[in-house]
Amino acid sequence: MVGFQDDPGGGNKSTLLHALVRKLSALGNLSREDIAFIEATKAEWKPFRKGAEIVRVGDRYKAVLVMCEGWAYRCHTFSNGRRQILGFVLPGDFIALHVNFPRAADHSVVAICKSTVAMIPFARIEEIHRNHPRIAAALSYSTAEDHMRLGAHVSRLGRRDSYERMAHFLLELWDRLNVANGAVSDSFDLPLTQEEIGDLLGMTVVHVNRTLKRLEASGLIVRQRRRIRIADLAALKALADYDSAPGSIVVPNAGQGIS
Amino acid sequence: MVGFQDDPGGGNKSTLLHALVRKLSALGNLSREDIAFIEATKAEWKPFRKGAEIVRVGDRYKAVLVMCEGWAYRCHTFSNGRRQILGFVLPGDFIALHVNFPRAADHSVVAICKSTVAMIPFARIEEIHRNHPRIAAALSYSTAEDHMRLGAHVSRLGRRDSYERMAHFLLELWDRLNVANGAVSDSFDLPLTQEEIGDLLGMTVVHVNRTLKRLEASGLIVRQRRRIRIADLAALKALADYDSAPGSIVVPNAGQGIS
DNA sequence: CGATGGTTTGACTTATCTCAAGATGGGTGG
DNA sequence: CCACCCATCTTGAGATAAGTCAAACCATCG
Repeated sequence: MVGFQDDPGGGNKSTLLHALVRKLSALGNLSREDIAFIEATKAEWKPFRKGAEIVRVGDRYKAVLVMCEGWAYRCHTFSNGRRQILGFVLPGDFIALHVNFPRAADHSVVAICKSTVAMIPFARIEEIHRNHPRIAAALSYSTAEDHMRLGAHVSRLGRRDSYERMAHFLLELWDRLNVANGAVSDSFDLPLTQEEIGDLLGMTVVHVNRTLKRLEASGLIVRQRRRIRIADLAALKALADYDSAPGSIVVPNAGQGIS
Repeated sequence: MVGFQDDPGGGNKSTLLHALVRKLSALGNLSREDIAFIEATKAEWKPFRKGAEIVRVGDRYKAVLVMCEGWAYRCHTFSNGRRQILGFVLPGDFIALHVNFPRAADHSVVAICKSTVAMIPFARIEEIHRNHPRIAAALSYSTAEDHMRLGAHVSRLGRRDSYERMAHFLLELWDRLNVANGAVSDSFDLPLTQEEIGDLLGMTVVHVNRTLKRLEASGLIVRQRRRIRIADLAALKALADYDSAPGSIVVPNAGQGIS
């Protein structure tokens, strides 16, 4: 389980980029050298408390950010106070990956629990693009995956009812966590409040609750505090019309398939 | 008006990339040379009939695609037959922009009217990245904009009711068309059926119709056949909580501001 | 001028929200 | 170590936005 708990997470520097390495390895065939190069990255490691804004709307990015430990959510806030969560950032995910053009954040990124973020200088990424084509390709994959995930989210919100949405969301999260952990389990911890889930799926806390209970009553999932167990994978997938292939990316010899 | 009509659009090769040049110029300061380089691009120009699939789910991209004339929509189709439109592709937009990794489409792209698409060899884009840094930066901007637009769409679907959604969508389209046309007008043609708008905004044709009429009855817009006139910009923006800055991208000396 | 696809309208059903009140549970200070 | 407190979760009842079904209308085009 890649740490999302509120534990100290004071892992020594050398392990902080493991989640990133695991993810990139799943996206492309990295050589031993490539991996060493990533691990040798010099970065500023910044800790964030639960609820802290890692990125604020309008902030000008000054580095490439990688989530090392912890979870965060990306979020739009409306002038009427409502908010829409665009997605969650898990260990190994880029919070911001871009080079060669100035950019300011159009959404904030907020830590869900105690987290550690690596701030990697742009120059390092540029070096990857110049001299490490396999890593560069994996970065492109990663960006493309983020884009596709956002597209999947649009479909979730636009054309699925709350029941299907919830099922779809749980499946996506489960898939991502399996990749992050490098192993497949039938259950996972969900360190999110029902309000956060509601802000992601565009529904009320009340309705999130009822929907979750309905899924449980139907025997599709089992909940034990904030842990979810997938009780009937096939039924869940059928319900959500879920396609475990995040779709689309043709990975020649990637890590073990997801489910 | 950059042609979206069903007119022949048989523009000679040299003008087909104008929309792209205009858009990229708006995103970054291109030199005379840069522009000449883009215009000298050798591409295969492919015509599509209304309703034709420009990209089919699962297709392997073999080139970078640019919409030259016409409109298209990106779309997910569900196994139950429903569909979700992810967004529209306007003249000058990339249909697919990626290099250095194999990729298959996770959504289809369908021509809304007679269209012309440029298929640009990957090598040309790689050359841009090697030798034309300003163009490369503009391409990155463009990709980032697409991503932000998708995020805005998520917010539209998740936390706005149908009335706000429609207002927000019309404003976004209006902004984009103003950029594409290089001029600001208070009205624009909307070559979309209400069903397509519904599939974009996650609502029924019936409800699209009622919503549109409500906007009109309130004096926010005026409709004359498929032409929309923004009758009360301030009210529309307030209603939609619309931020005309697609946000976020810091463009040093870009073309004239949008609105 | 009749087909055809798109738009408009009405009447009824349903999913989801709102408001409001309890229940739970884990964390903190005494 | 206990008791209290706050955030979170649960549940109920009534209100409303949006969906469904069905029919009429309208415009465009062969």
